[in-house]
Amino acid sequence: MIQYSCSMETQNQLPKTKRGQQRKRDLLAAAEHVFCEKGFISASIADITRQAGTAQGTFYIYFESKEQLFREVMLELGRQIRFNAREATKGAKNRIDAEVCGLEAYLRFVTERPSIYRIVQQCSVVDPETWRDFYSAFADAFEANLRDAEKRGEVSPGDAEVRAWVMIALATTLGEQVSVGGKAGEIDRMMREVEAILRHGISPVS
Amino acid sequence: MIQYSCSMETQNQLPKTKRGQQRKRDLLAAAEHVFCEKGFISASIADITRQAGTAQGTFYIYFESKEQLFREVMLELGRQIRFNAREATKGAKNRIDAEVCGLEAYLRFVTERPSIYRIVQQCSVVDPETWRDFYSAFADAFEANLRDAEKRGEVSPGDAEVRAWVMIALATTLGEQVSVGGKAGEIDRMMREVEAILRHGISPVS
DNA sequence: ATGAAACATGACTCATAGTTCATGTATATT
DNA sequence: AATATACATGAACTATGAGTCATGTTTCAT
Repeated sequence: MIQYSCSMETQNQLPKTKRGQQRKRDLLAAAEHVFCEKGFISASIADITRQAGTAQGTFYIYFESKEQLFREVMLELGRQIRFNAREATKGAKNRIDAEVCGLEAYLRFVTERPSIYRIVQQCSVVDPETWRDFYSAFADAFEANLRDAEKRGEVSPGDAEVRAWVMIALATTLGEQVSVGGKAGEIDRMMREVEAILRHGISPVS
Repeated sequence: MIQYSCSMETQNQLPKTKRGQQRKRDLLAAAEHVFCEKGFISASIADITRQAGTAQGTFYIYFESKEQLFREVMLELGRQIRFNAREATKGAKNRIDAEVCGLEAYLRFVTERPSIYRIVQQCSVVDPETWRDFYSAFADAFEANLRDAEKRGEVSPGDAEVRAWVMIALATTLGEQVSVGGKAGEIDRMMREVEAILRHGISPVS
């Protein structure tokens, strides 16, 4: 189960007592579980509070609505995915290595915790605005990295923005295959082929 | 607006009078519109019948539930996307050309009719089973095409299944950008870069 | 033309689930 | 210890919308 941080990144005020903070974390963790199991649509507040072991009314002490709850869960997942990627690409020697490592790390991450993928997948439908923010956070990072790498000669000259979309495309679709498509055992195979495509596509020595 | 065919591909019995067939087509077209505008979750049967110009009860003459309606809309969209792709790739000289043409045609198609993308996007959340069917229909076709092309030497040896996922990844993510991400004007740019990546990645002469 | 089957209607029923609230308990500060 | 604030409760309220049905109207084969 995720360790929720009751973050202060958002304007959502942190509960003022230890107990309150724990309750909010409980509710976020329960929400992740229930959203994953039943999907946002058929997940009810009652399901979530039952899973969290609280009364229904308690929910509204911490969240304004089911949508806001979803938003906070997404923020937390984004944070975790970024952290995971940062760790995984720390030792990479160049951009292509970093992209390959990062993608593989993401695939392993969503394999271990399929709920991450399931919830992210629901976001574009449940809350398009949050989805745009989530998406552009990643797209911007990919693009900046690729642009820098281009300057350093680590990738061939090209359209960094489109390349960023391609990287997101791979993460999204392959993430789906490994997390909910039953292809968790084939990450190595995927990465072999993806690396081949990437290398011969964007490496400076073609 | 889509021309719905009230198809017989499914077991859903065709209405027996001309009027009935027209009504069902009206409801399917209205559903496409409303699902796109409001999303499956907040689209009500009342919204759909209002848009179609019928009474609420009429809905249940033709569909068992909102979910079944969605399924039929998806079947129709799948048919149309396949038809569009088939037409677009008719004149292609080899597989890489065909993939490039097919992808570009898809992007232009969803640009003209963003509701297609929006509804497909909702499918994995609304009806995972239909999504699997929809997805594998495309994945299988891509894979078979790539395998044949490999035999004919039109693409380098490689993992056709993973390559198929990559093609779907591109269609999905770029489709999102052009249909709901406001990047409709940049299809040429996208295709230039994607073609470059594909060519140097899977063309036999690297 | 006529009767039977198909279709159309929209007010109504009913279940679900989001949200509120009055009352009670824990926490923390003095 | 006392007081204020924060938190917890769950029954009750309410809105929404899915699905039904009794009563009509249209279609179409004979």
